[in-house]
Parts: sequence; structure tokens; C-alpha cells
Amino acid sequence: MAFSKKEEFNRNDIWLADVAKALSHPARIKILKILTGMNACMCGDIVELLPLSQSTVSQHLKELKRVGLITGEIEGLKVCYCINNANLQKAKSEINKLFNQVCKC
Amino acid sequence: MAFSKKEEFNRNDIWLADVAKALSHPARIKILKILTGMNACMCGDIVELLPLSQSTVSQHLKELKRVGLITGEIEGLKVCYCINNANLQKAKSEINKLFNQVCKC
DNA sequence: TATATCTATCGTATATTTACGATTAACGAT
DNA sequence: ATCGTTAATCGTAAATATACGATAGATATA
Repeated sequence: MAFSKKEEFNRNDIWLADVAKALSHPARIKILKILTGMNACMCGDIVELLPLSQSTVSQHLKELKRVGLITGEIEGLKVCYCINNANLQKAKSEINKLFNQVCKC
Repeated sequence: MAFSKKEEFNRNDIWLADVAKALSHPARIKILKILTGMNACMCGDIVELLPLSQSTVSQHLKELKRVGLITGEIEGLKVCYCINNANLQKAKSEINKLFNQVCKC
């Protein structure tokens, strides 16, 4: 028990659920908004804008990177985090497709 | 430590994250699709369509009900689960708004 | 080379989620 | 009244998530 059964569902639903999971913490939603506003920015800047420690922010960034909603490239000492437009676009359209499928509106 | 800091974020982001959390398991995504296909159905029907036990499915239904994406009304012995179109519509539009804000597309 | 800065990772604690079987409560039918 | 059915809840176990401080590694700069 407590072994996840997620793998027994269909690929696309697993992927959708995974993207939703990445969005399931307000800190991560705020990080996306921050990155949009600043276009590109480093971890330290983000830490200053959130009520969380550096290590916690780093973990949230990792989660967003894991599903591909952001990228993080090393630039000397700093790491430049950016919105990944292509993947966000895909997420947007797939989530929209789900809602259209499921909701009469 | 490990005390959640979610409450320190803004109301709308907390709500968005909460909706995303409800969508963050493929079983719950599939449940939404099942309810759409059947328009209304009881817990037992859903259990038969998922690789999960009755009690686990009941928990997933509870989570979807918690954020208002579905309704569940007692009808004699059975419970009739339904898509909540109004709330799904709201979720759809708010999530769409987020993506439009965050993604250049 | 030494030092300061930046960020990922480690170790840790606690909370939450996922999953199950068993039980309970409510109802219908016999 | 008893029995079968349905679904929520309880108890439990394991996995995952959230959060922090401390540390390590990498790189600028003095």
C-alpha cells in the first residue's frame, strides 16, 4: 500500500497531473509571475521576493524545472532562470483542452 | 520548520494552487472525464473504472468536492456525483488568465 | 592565493498525500 | 426486524512535500 498507482493511468493524464502538481504551490505560481516580470533573473532575486529561505526557493525552482516550465542556465556565479515559453504554451493548450472536454462552457 | 507558509501568499495564487492540487493526480483527472461522459454517476461506477479501491476513490472524490470541481448529492442509497460547471468555468478562466500573464503566446 | 558570493545539495523534522482493509451508518428490500 | 448494498470514515503504513540551517562547490574579485 501507498505504492503510487499513477503509472496505471494514461500518459497524457499523468503528464497533465504532473504539470498541475508543479502549479500546486502558491510560491511556484508567484515565481512564474516574477520571472515573467523580470524576463530573466537569478535565484537570489527571487528569494528576496518570497517569504521563504534560499534553500526552499531552490527546491521550488527545481520542481518547476523538472516539468520544464522554466529553464535555469549557469552564468558565471549566478544562475539565470527563465520562463520556458514553449512548454508553458503546451501546458496552457493541454489544460485548456482538458477543461473544454470536461466543462460545458 | 515544515509549517506551511502558503498563507503568506496572495489569495488568488493560493486558490489557483489549490485548484491545481486537485488536478495533480491522474485519477482525479480521469474522474472528471468519467463524470463528463456519464453526466452523473455514483461512486461505485467510478470505482469500477479505476485501478483503485473504493475507499481510495472516495478520498479522491472528496478532494475534488473540497475545491468545488464536482458536487455529490445523496440519492437514497447512492451518491450522485456531478461536474460543477460553474466552478470548472471559473477555474478554466483563472488558469487561462495565469497562463496569459506568464506566457508570451 | 585568499576571500566573498551565489546556489545546489545534504541532513533533518514535520505535514500531507496516497493507498488499503475494516468498520460504520444509512437506506431499501425482503 | 433482518439482510444486502452503498459510500464515508477510521486506522494504519509508506511515500512525498515543505521547510530550514549547514555545508559544499564553483566562480568572481581583491
